[in-house]
Amino acid sequence: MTVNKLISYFDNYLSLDDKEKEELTNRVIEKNIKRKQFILHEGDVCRHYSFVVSGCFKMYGVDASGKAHNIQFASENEWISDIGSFHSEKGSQLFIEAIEPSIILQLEKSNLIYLYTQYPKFNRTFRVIIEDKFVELQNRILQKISSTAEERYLSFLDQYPLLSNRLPNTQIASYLGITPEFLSKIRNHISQK
Amino acid sequence: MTVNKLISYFDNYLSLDDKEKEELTNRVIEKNIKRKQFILHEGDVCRHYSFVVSGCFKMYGVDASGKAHNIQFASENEWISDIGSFHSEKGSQLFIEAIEPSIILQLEKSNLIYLYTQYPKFNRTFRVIIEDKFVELQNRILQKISSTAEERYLSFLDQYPLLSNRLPNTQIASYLGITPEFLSKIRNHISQK
DNA sequence: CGCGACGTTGATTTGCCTCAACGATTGTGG
DNA sequence: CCACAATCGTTGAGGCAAATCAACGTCGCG
Repeated sequence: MTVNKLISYFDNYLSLDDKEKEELTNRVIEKNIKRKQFILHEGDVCRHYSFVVSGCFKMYGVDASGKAHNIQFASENEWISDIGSFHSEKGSQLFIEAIEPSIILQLEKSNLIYLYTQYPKFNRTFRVIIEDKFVELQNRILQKISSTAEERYLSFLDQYPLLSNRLPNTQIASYLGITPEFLSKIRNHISQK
Repeated sequence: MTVNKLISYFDNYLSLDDKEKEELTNRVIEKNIKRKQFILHEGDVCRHYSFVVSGCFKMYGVDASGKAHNIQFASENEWISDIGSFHSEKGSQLFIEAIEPSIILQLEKSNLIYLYTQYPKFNRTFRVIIEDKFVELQNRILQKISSTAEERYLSFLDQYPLLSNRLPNTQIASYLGITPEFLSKIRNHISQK
């Protein structure tokens, strides 16, 4: 049962009791997602929190000139969602696309709200999860403001060694906010040491 | 009573009942902060959530070459804290400094946890508050990755018209991740239209 | 097999920074 | 409340980090 992976994920925060496990299990939907398949498309409302059981996703926006900019990746044991669209129920400006064949567990808004109101533990746990994500984003902003591209690349390798092995460099470049050509030059420069 | 400003702030989320108001009131401490005074200094652990009743603060990091980089501002009816340091209880890498003479209400960690565990409403409300902040940060990352400095400046003026009136341009430049000189050139360029 | 995504290199351009200088504004201590 | 100091905003010359554009070989996939 893939839902066990989600249940043991919660053990990192506050472990669930049997009743909570059952409620959670009944409220998520398992989906198989092919490579290059979208689970969120620009203009659509984001209606789910998606928990990645296996595989990998990217979330990105497309600018006026048609270029894609990766905002975040999500692989095993991570949630992905456009939280802004999810809450406002307005059309998203983002895409979420599978980079690899993936299995996810989706939680719909009405079910999430049910869990929030019936079981305070979910409320607390999701608060902590998003606080951690917030801190991560804040560090990224600080880095983007104050470091060079080479420093940011090295720090990405350091922080996400598993991701950097399985992602093509084009995707990493987009996440760092640089062109693939320039990343190639950075890599060349680094290897000369 | 300045705490009324905090209580009516909560009305934007979930209104507090009398018991909750009383508990909150008993657990915040009011402080007067002078211009240029720090409420968090690099190396110290961030021990409070601070709610700004009046005045304005900046939170910033200092890079290897000694330059400051503003991560966020907080004025009336906003919380400011280094959430990472607050939770990990490790020394912060950031400063929080008053830009104007200010009045704040501080909530200590033990008191916040008390409110979280005794009153689910605080849990839910702070979850929503941080979700909103998360969305804001995410948009900022996307902008920083995909827009020019001029676009980001115009968008800042649009999004925070009140802040942009009361802040010196040097502070805005630091927030946007550019030099004051270059911001001046951008402003000159904009006014020629 | 053929096509599209990927990684690399080189030449050129550009957005933004650095350093320096100056007047205007603001804050503060006496 | 004034006078001085500090911060602020602006302009210009020159430099650097990173983008753009173009070309080419490789690899994996249908």
